[in-house]
Parts: sequence; C-alpha cells; structure tokens
Amino acid sequence: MTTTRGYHHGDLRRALLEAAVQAIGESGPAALSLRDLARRAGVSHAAPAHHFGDKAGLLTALAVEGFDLLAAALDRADGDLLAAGVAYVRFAVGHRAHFEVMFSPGLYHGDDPAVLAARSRAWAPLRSGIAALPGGSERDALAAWSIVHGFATLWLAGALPPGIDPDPEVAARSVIRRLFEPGE
Amino acid sequence: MTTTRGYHHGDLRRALLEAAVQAIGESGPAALSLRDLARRAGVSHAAPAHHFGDKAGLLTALAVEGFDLLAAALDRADGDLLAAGVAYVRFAVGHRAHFEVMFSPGLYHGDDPAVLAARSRAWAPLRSGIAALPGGSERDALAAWSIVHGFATLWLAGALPPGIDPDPEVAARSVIRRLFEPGE
DNA sequence: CAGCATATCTTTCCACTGACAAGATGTCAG
DNA sequence: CTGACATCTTGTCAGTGGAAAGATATGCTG
Repeated sequence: MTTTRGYHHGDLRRALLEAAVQAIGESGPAALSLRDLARRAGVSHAAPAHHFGDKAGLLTALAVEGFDLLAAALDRADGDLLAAGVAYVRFAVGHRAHFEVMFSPGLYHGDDPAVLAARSRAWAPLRSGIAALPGGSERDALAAWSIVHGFATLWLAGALPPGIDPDPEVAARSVIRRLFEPGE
Repeated sequence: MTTTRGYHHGDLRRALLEAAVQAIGESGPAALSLRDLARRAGVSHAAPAHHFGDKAGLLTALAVEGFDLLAAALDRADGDLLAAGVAYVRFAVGHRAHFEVMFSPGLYHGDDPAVLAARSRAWAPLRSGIAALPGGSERDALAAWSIVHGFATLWLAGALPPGIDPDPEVAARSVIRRLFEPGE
C-alpha cells in the first residue's frame, strides 16, 4: 500500500492502476468500472478522470505498463528463444489483467505514442533473438510469436482441452519445442 | 432450434444476433448495448430479454453460433491440416465478431452445455487431422492450434509488425508451413 | 513568510445502460 | 369464440461514464 504522503491521496494514479489490475483479475476488463476503482482507492468517482481523462485513458496506461513489463521479462531471457517463449506465457498467466487489456485494442487508445513505443520495445527482444539464429527469418519470428501468443491466449480463455499439463510453463515449453524439433 | 416463425417481429432472435454481429464489428464486444440492438431491430428495449435472458445470454448464443460456423469451416478442409489452419484464420478475420466473443469467456456463459458441445465439435476436426498424420501427437495438435490461434488473434489485434503480407491468408499459410518444414 | 497559480479532488448533474415488473398484443389450440 | 400462451411494450430503478463547476491542498514566486 502506498503511503498517504505528499498529495491529497499520495499517489492516486498508481493506486488506481493497481486497483484496476485487481478488479480486472476479479471480473475481467469488460466489467471494469471507474467508479468502483475510485471506491477502492477511497476517492470520489470523478477523481480518476483527472489522471487518465476517461476509461480508455486508464486502460491505455495499463497497456503501456504491461508492454514494458513484458519487454523486461523477455529481455531477461537474454537471447534464449525457448526461455523467451516460456517467459511470454509466464507473463500472460502471471499478469493476466495487463495481458488481456494489451491485446484488446478496442478497450484503449492503441495509436497512443506511448503504446506504440512500448509495444515495439516488447517486440524487439524476440526479433533480435530470431535474427541471431542461423537462418532465422521474419517468418520464424512470426511463427514463434504466434505460437506462444496463441498458447497463452487459449490457456487464459480456458479453451484448451482437458489432459494438458496443469503447469502452463511446462505445457508451453513442450509446445514451443515443437517449433525447433518437429520430428520428436 | 428455437427459431419460432411468424410472430410480431418475424424472427427477432435472428435479427438481434445479426444486429449484434454488426454492432460488435463497429465498436467491439465491450461497447455492445442491448438497447442499441433493440433499436436496430425496431423493437422496444426490453424485447431482447425475452429471447436471451440477459446480455451474457445473447453473447452465449453468439458464441455457440460461432463455434458451429468454425466447426463447419474446419470440416470443409477435410483432413488437410494446412487448409484447416488457413480456414481457422479466414474464419477469425471474416467473422471477427463471433471470434472475439468466442474467446472472451468473461462475456458469456462459458459453461453452458450448448457452448461446451459446440466447442468440442470445432476442436474435433483439428484433432482428427493430427491423429491421421504419421506420428501425430497431442503436442502437435496443441502446437498447431496455438500457432493458428495466435496468428489470428495478433492479426485482429493489429499487433503484428508492419511489413507483413496484407492478405492474412497468405501470411498465415507461410507461418503455418513453418510447423511442417522448419528448414526452409 | 505572504500571496497566487496550479494540480488535485469533490459535488452536482445528465444521458445512457441492464435488469426487473406489470401490462398490452398478437397467435394458436380447442 | 375463448382462453392459454408466447411475444412485445411501458414504466421504473440502481449503476455507470462523462462533463461542469466549485473546493482545497501544494508548490512557486516574490
């Protein structure tokens, strides 16, 4: 909890973003209510507007934060493509609220400069990891991104058939490896 | 099904579903309004409740319709996995409204029996196509589904980097092939 | 320290939404 | 014709997003 130090609230912006993550985790992005966030933060229902303009503005900030977190997680894989793929899935499962918003462009201002910049920051590590691979092509990068993104999305949607390994990282590792060793 | 014919409206249920597809195509599933659908269909704001109960009920019906459409499209590939993958992407792009709802489980009653049945109908063709492949495993099915679903989702989200083939089917075919011929 | 400009937050208001209840209307069986 | 029923309308309520205008704390300038 942030200290009630400094301004009226302390750091309302941060508090609202954290409340949003929690609320989305409970009921999904569609059911998000600005007034509910304001209640959670202990301020009036109009306070959020000052920081984010409107609901889409708040979700835009959340998307930027998400892309930055994702970029950091992928960077930590340090060129290891399999590790990066697993990190992608780990991020999606561990930061479900961010992830769901990030890839629901109808919810926020996708053409916001901050979003565009953060998005490309997240895309860079995967791209360079592919480029470092012998014979790595644009198509390989697209295939790698598609497979991890698809797996993560299906996992979050609960659309995967039963019988999958209950640990998303284990299941993801197996699926991603399929991209490198098709035979086995 | 329950398509009663020849009442006040004619077939309000159908009209509402089609209006929903159109409205979602314009503004996304989050901005969907039952009252707007009622206006589009020329009925009062409370008429939809009688057919679908509530908003989630309407989206449940839309999801079932979507899974059935998808199952039919995949069946038409007739065991050809590459064709099925392309058909998956074609469905997602061509029936964006259905697709977005289908994989947003927070929006509808995902545990509805009709949904479960339709979902497994859609999953069956891909599964059997994999099984028919020499050495086809559960992991292969998962990888195939992940890659097409991921590509379709990223395409719809507009998250793909520039420079991709503007025709989603062409780009998808190239990516999917990566699963079969990793070398080239 | 004093006074002011500004960022932050509150109060008030409006149009809209989803959901419910009760009544009206068309359709069909007998 | 009549009653039963599904269909649709009207009226209502709490909750929401957003705008406008006022209140208050904070930091800056002198």
